[in-house]
Amino acid sequence: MISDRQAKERERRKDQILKGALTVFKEKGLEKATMDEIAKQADFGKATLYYYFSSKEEIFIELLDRGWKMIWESIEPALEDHEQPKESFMQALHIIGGLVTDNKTLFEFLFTAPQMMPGALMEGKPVWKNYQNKMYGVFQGLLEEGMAKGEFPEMQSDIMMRAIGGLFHGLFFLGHGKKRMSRETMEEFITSFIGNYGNS
Amino acid sequence: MISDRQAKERERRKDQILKGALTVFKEKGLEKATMDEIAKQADFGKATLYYYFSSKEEIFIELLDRGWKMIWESIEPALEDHEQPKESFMQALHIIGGLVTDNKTLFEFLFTAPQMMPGALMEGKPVWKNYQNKMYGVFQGLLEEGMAKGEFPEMQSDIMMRAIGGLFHGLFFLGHGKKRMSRETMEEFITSFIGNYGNS
DNA sequence: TTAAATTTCGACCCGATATTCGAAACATAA
DNA sequence: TTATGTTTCGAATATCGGGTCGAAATTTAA
Repeated sequence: MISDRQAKERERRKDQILKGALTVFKEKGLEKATMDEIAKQADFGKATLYYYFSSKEEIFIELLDRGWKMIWESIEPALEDHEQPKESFMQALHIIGGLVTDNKTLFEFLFTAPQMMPGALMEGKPVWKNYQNKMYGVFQGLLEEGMAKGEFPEMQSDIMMRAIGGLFHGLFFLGHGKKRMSRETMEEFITSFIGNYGNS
Repeated sequence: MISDRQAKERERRKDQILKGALTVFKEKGLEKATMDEIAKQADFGKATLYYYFSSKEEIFIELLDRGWKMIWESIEPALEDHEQPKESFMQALHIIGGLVTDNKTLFEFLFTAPQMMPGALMEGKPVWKNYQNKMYGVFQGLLEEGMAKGEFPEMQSDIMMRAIGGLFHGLFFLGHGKKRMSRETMEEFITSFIGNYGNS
């Protein structure tokens, strides 16, 4: 029998473990991260981690699931209005940019985690992948609708998606990270890029 | 006593091992790649790998060192002429784009390897990092000289570097890799981006 | 207070895999 | 041919680290 109070406490401990795991994963990657180190970081014994999670991979996956769910839920409202695709597009990017600057460690993890993942972890259509696909799908859809409405210049939407994804990633994560990227600067870059492509 | 003929033969075998290692590293990542598998791929016994290299990490590092050295030496000639920064810049990008399309596996490895590297491997200022830094430095220098000469619009060169790096990476490596990125398309994107930024 | 349920933990187990060893195969040169 | 150096390899070793266990600590509820 688990009381309401206990359930909340459990959640808090899971969070604590997840937070410790994030630190270690980000620093060492999935393979080099040891359960002992995660346990130390989270201030629990190793066996306790196994009381809350069934494996190292599960911790990793849960981190991704929660992260992408959070991203999706943050931008979803901005995506509902299909009347002004360009506006929705920019607004969503703006929101993500905000999340990223507030939460650099988490997002660096979310965006680079796929590279540390062996194929096995992708079995069973993981939750986070659904959110990611939904997000990319909507962005590309907005790009296409925007073109149809003349809000964007004509372009190959899939290639443009790659370009924008890379651009976004570069702005926020490349370089020595000394300087912070302001929302304004980001918006300026993307707008300029999208707005002017094809006009030259 | 090592004859000239023998030295060359040795090099050839190292290449053979490196080539096998690249295949495995690219598929499995640094940690999941096993020496047994690399040995099988390179068609040598496992112990032989240790005759030519002292550890798995050394193989990994050597791959990076040679790769970045190759990139640097390919673009260096194009970078010598400081009279036309924009021209040099575009030419260098063009060269790298060519290398990438001809050698996708290697470059995907070179550009994503940092993500699979535990911090320990970065000790001792590795050779490849020097080449990488030199390259980024020169690119940024060209951007700045180009601005001074009025060949580029005014911009923050470091941020622009990040943007172009990300854009480049996105164009070539993001997405499901179904479609190939042609040199023409890449050049069109970058030119358009650089050419139009700031004009809006 | 006390018994049951929940939570915590260090020590252990065990498979995977990097690295070493020593002997065999091969090449070279006298 | 034979002695010396070079290259190859499979078997043996050593280490590391994920996951388990059972006992102890703590909390809950009567």
